[in-house]
Amino acid sequence: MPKNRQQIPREQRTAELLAAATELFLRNGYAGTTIADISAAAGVAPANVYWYFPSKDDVFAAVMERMLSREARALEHELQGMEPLSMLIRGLDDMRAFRDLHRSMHSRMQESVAVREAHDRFLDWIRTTVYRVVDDYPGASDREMVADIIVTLFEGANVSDSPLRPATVMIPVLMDALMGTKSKSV
Amino acid sequence: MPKNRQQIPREQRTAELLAAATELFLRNGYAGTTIADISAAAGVAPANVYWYFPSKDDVFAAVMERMLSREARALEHELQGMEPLSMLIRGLDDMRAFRDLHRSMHSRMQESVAVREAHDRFLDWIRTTVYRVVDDYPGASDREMVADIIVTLFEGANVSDSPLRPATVMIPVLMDALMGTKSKSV
DNA sequence: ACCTGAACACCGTTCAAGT
DNA sequence: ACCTGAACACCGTTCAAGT
Repeated sequence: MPKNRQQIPREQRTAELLAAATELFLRNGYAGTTIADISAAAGVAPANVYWYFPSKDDVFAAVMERMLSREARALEHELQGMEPLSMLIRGLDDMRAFRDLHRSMHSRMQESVAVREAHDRFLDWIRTTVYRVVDDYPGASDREMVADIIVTLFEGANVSDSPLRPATVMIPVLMDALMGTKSKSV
Repeated sequence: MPKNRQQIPREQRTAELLAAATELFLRNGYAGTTIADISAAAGVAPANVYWYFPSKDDVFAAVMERMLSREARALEHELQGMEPLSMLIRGLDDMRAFRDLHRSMHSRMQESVAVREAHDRFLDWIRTTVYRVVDDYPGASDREMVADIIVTLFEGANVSDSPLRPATVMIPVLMDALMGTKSKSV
């Protein structure tokens, strides 16, 4: 007969599951991580995961949201008072660490609203940061257009792993070209 | 006892399978299409698909390659003598019809070389077409950089379905900004 | 060489039954 | 409320056996 009734508060168990899931997703990718893997790493039976999350996609979405908020918080603390462009570049650069999971979000967000919401949260963060950058330039023109372009470029750079320049290289070039200031060194 | 030995040449059966797979992938997506679906649509048993293709990913890759070459051929015929930018825009616009499958390529190309090759073929087509566009501008500067940016932007625009402008809107803006000619109407 | 039915492997998810 | 083992559902893939 199984050991049951482990007196662990709900939030702690959730946190354990998320921590285990984060590590596994990062190491083995979305498809390479099973619910059984996650539950085993957290010391529970597979079925028990469904007591805390409705589905694998929801675990995944929660993991991604957690990652983003941590990254955003870290950046705010670390780069206080730095110019917006540096912060943007730094954020995008850090996010390259989970490009693989970024790709998986795209394939899952069709079917899971949770994943879609997590993904949108990523784009919102980037868009907001881009706005700050744009407002920093003197001749700021079409804010929305520039933001769309940068966000889209980031998506493309992260998703494709053909021999293309990383977004962090292309974005400063683009900024200068679009905003018509600074170096103009295309 | 099953009907066997259907005297159909290998190429015809392959073509039937590909035609069936194309339609199903377009309608139901990669994950929504099973080998059983494809084989049924072609009138054979599921296992028989593996006589012609090593795996589902290889069927998928073949479908995508077929689509691209048809599209490219159609464009060459249809837009003969047109300016390169129109052709690029038109090609990218047509490709939006299978954005969903484009996304699936990204998630599968990690594990399947065939899918990766098919995907690279797409990017090659775009890159080549972008080169033509760049060479069309008088003050052509960094050809490679511009191509990278456009290709990446296309990837991003196709892959994300958040409320972003389509690549076909952003690209002309970018071209003008990067090449420093024409309207400059950012 | 081409085709089949049956079985295997894997995994997300459900559920009745425990504490 | 929380946890479990067992079973279900689905699907890509394999394989021995047909023609």
